[in-house]
Amino acid sequence: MRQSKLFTKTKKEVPTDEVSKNAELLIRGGFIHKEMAGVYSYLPLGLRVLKNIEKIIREEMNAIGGQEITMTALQNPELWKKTDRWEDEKVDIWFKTKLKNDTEVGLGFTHEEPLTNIMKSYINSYRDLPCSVYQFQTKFRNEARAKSGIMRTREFSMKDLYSFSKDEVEHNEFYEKAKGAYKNIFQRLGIGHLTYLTFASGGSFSKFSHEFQTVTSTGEDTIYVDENKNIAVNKEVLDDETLGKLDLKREDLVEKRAVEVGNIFTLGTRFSDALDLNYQTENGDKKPVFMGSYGMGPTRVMGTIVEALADDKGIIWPESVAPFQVHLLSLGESEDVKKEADKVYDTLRKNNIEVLFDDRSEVSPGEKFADADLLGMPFRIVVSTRSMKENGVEVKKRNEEKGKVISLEELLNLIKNV
RNA sequence: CGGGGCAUAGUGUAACGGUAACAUGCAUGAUUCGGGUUCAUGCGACUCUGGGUUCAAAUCCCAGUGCCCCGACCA
Repeated sequence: MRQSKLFTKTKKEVPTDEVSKNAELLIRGGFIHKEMAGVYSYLPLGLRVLKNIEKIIREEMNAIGGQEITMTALQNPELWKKTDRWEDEKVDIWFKTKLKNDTEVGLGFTHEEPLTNIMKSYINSYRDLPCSVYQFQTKFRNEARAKSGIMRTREFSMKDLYSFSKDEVEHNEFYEKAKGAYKNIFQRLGIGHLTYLTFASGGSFSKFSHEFQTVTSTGEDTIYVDENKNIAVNKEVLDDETLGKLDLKREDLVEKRAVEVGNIFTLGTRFSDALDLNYQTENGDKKPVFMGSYGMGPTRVMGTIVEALADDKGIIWPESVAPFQVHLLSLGESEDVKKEADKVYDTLRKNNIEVLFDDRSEVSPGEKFADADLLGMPFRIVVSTRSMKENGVEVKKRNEEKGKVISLEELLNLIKNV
């Protein structure tokens, strides 16, 4: 992609109506556009990041047998009345609207009800179990207070997977697999070292759930981390009984601020009972399906990565999610340099390396460097009279201070081997 | 949902109750080319909305709306 053609532009000034680091950097870099409080559009660079995050999540969900579908945002109240989650007194974050004929519909904030209902058409026998189904979908939550840029919004993308098992034993097997998949995901997203499996409240479903909490100073949650055991406990369930059960000692715990980037729940038969999702056992008995739910928001993950990894110059994208692997800068107006930069651009693309090419003329080197730091691609490559004198291109990683000049072949090897 | 703050060119900020300014951005022309280079000229605002006070309101008062922050909530 030639930066001269990219319709978004970077901004020097920080938006006054955003304080959070993720919103500031993502807006200044032109990754997102704010429509209103808690509602953001994703522009070309931002969408690329989001797609990369989704891809990783999708691969890991598929790896544990998840089957992808897409459900509707519009929700039929009848289903939600059966589980007692329609009334505003029970769920205060509904967005509700009406059809022309005055029938009420809701905008989904989660999808246990519709999916459980769908599965009634397909799960009849123990032979149909276990199975798991997921989607990426826009969720709507009428939050009393949206905050922290894209971390807590009213409209956001979420991957939600639901598991269906014969009983708790079978469920627990899948639950452990899902836990492993989540760990893989955060590892691949470049925030694994900051993300802790965290014991948290199970809400109305069960005693505990597991959250994945990424440590950042701006996090909403307070967690207590046992750094040796690599697990944490959410403040909301921190008491002696819990610690005893988890075999943790208070003096081993360190308090940290963190962002909840994933949450996995044992639902049990709460939804299958209410909506009549049953199956027949080998000997013909009828039993409710045992369920679990597994959420993760790509948009929130994106914000978390920015919050956790950025420095004072801008964003630092991990290679796995960066909109482009390489930011190629052409410095100066010399025709030789321009020609050489074009050649490097073509070579990189021929080798299937995604590259943002800052081919803008009449933009000073300083401005290009500043933009490269702000936009945060993993590799910055400079073509200039200086680099040409040394018969190569200058390469610098975003998190390194100094670059070095290497040949084009060396560069290709370097990038391909990451 | 409780509390606090803010609202002025695209963006960031100024302006005693008296013709709305500066920076940035954008346009044009020079200049420069390894860390947001320098200069000239120009474009760009019913000062959030509605009321009120006043000869006169961006400025004072009231109401509304929007945005940010703290807290509560967070299936």
